[in-house]
Amino acid sequence: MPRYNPAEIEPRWQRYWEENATFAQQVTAKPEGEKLYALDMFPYPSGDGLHVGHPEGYTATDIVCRAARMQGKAVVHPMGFDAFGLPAEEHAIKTGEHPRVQTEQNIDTFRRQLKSLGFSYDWSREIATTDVDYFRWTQWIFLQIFDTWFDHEQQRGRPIAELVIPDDVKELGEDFARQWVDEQRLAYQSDAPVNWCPALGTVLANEEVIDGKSERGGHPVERRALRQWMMRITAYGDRLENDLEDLDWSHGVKALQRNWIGRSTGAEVDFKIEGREAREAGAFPTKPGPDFIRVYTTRPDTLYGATYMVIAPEHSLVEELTKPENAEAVTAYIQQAGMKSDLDRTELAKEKTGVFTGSYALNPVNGEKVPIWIADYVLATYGTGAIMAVPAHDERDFEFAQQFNIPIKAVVKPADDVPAEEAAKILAGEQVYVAEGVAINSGEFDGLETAQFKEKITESLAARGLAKQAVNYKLRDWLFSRQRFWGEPFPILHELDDAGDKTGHVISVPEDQLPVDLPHLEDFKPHGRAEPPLDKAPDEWLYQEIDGKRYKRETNTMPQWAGSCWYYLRFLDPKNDQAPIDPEIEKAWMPVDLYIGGAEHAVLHLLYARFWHKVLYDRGVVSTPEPFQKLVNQGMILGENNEKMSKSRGNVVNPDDVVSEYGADSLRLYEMFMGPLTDSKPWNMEGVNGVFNFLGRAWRMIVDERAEELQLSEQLTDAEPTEEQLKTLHKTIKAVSEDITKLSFNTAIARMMEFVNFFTKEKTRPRACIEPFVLLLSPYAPHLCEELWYLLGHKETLAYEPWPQHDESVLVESTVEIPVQIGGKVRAKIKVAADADRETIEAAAMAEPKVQEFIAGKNIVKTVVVPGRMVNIVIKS
RNA sequence: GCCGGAGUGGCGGAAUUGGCAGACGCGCUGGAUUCAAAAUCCAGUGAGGGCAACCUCGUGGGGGUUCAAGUCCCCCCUCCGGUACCA
Repeated sequence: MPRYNPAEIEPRWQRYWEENATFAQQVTAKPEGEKLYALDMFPYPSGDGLHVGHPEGYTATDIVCRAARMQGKAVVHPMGFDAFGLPAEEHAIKTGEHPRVQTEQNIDTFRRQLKSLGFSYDWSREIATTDVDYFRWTQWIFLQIFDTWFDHEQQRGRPIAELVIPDDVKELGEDFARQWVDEQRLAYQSDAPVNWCPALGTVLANEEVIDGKSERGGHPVERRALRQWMMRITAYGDRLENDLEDLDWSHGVKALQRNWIGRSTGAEVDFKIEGREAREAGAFPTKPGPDFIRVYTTRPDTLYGATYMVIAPEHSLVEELTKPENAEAVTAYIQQAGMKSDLDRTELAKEKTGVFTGSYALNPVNGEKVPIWIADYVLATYGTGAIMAVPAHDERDFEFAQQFNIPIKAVVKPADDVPAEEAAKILAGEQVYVAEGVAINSGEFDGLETAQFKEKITESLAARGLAKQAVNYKLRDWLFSRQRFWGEPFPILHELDDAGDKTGHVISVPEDQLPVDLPHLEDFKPHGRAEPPLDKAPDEWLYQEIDGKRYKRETNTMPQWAGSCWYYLRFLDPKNDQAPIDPEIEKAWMPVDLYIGGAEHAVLHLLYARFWHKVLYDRGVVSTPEPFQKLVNQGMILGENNEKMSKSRGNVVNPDDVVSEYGADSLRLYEMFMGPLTDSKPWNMEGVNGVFNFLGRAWRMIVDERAEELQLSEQLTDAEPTEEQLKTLHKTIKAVSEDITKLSFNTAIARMMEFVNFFTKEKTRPRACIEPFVLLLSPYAPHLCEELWYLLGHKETLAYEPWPQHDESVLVESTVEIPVQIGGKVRAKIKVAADADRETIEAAAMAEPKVQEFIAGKNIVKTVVVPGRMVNIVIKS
């Protein structure tokens, strides 16, 4: 009984594809035919194995790729592994086994699972970010970034060699100049706080800290400043934002990125501290100097309403501005603020807190004295770390002013559509008004619109050297180092003095000495010092002597993001040992034409990868300004109960189980049939059974299931198709082909089900209809279709058979049935020639007895006829 | 709070971008086949009313535009995702 048996068919075809290297793609500088680079976000190979969420996006790209090959395109469709990560390191700490061991086991599992689903990956391109041959080039790219500074005038990154050191810097000596240069690099060092856990003797990642305690063991965690590597992604803020425009990405993801970059325009304004030296008119200085506090504001038009100032607790002027009589309160406040985590400072802070310094500043527009406060609602890391507070027109300032009884002065007249009662409250300083409007109480500027006022006031202050236009970003520089073992080592050496201490000079490891591999460690247990684990490395690894100078290797490692920032390039040329990618190949194959993955990477991964890409673009390594032309985020697959799948909920579906029960084709087909790719949707095992039945029906449409031996159904003939059969075929070809370009796989499958429903009922099934159908279905259910194709007498894989073309002329209907509405309700249907004109259709409608019945005794107001569509008779009773 | 996405039968979802709401699948009901079951095949299946032909209502709620609204406009509600004192 030759039933549809995926367990037998699928492994056989998987072997065939592997043995014949069916999907290996020659990637050369001159692709044959149009190129298609379709990329999946490569997975982190966790110990849990593949999740049913993975194959959703993977099947989508696979369908696109399989169809594209049949359409004659040159297709690159690779897969690899983002394999550095915390779990493997934790396992290593526990067991003493090298994290590489477990990582490779996990990769083996993932690879096996992926292969069992029949994806048409070119496995000869497989890479893992943990491969030494791979991270050699991750290190190389780091060195490019390290060797780049950002020229703000030209808005691009340039080699350090082209950086001109200003004379005033040069005068300060070689050491200082060198330090200055280092400060300009896109990869630079800085002190940044980390989560140090003394009990565990290690630094923890943010996600390992819960409520100020370590996730493991619940030990206290302190924030401690540590020397770190940073990447100057903020320099590329404008380009990262502007270049989104031309990308074929969803509106939502673009908005997410814009929001994350958070560009705002406004002004920097200097407020003189009371009793200090005034400034002579001139250019706005780069630094405010000791006599001024610099603030950033997006609303310089509200300057007349600034009734106090706030500096962040970490602001450099805190000590200086604090009067002796306020010192005690200030010290207490700062200590308290320092103990709060970032979270406490935001989420919990319903009530505003702050403390007066005792000092005043002078409002530059009117010379009024404004008190200077310290409050933690002002962030040290944004803008200048200080603000002018305008309580009448800013919600936070309003809350604070109410709390501390600070005057609230309205300087923007509420718009006309604000109710009079509210407007009165606003003018009286009893309610906050943040919208734009017309200036009041602003001296000579009264009556100006917000936008105009902003410009005027900035100009006016700029003329006195007290302000300039300024741009700010929410985006922060990227904290690029991790205190971990299982990551890429930095190709950086620190110069040591005679005493063995770091001099502060760093040099890059010469290119020909890459890669810097990870050292051998006896075990992976924390060493208890607040230094990275690599500090445990043997001296041979740790120390180097070059030209008589001793150096110590950088012992931080790179974050997991690093490897995924450029893997899409390496896939095109994975074995190249001269360069990360051959420039000719890069030119021919980039950008990625279709990139599919989870929405969880909509911000960070995509922003980081775009940033690296832009640096590589500036440095001439790549030829396109953007890496991913089209991006699609698949929706989440939920459990049967409509909740997120998770171990704790016990609703996780394992793809292996689905494959063994129904086969890979059914899993693929089901995931595509569930609903639109981008939607979240719940899993339903009955649904898998449904598509499995469909595949069985397709099988029986072609194969005689009742015969003893495997043979084609007797209903399958070489007869000429009937007109109706041809129509069904071409309708299906058209719909399925169009749906693939729209990534609307669920509807394509529905059309193919209709095809099978139709032909199952046909007594004869012409080969001329059935064979194209097998090709149409093959991207979705490749194993079944290869088998059917073979049974139909073809000896070669169908992977490169020409894609069926539909014939529009077959689809033209001679007559159409259209509805006749009376008063907007369908009352009858008429058959008319497809190309009938209005008059003919109207006459036909009027002649219909049903219509007559309905319009009897009524006035016809008008008749709307849409040829080929419908008739609507509007009546009045 | 803000930003993004979504609300259509018992369920997952279709609907040519303003033109017959509910394609396709699941589930359910009935029938054929069978000693029986599984599998398979056929038919029905938005709700309410009617013996029927048919009628009325119906796309989260309320208003509006239109000959015609799931689709466009205004207001509101709910759910999901992201984000959170960014001056």
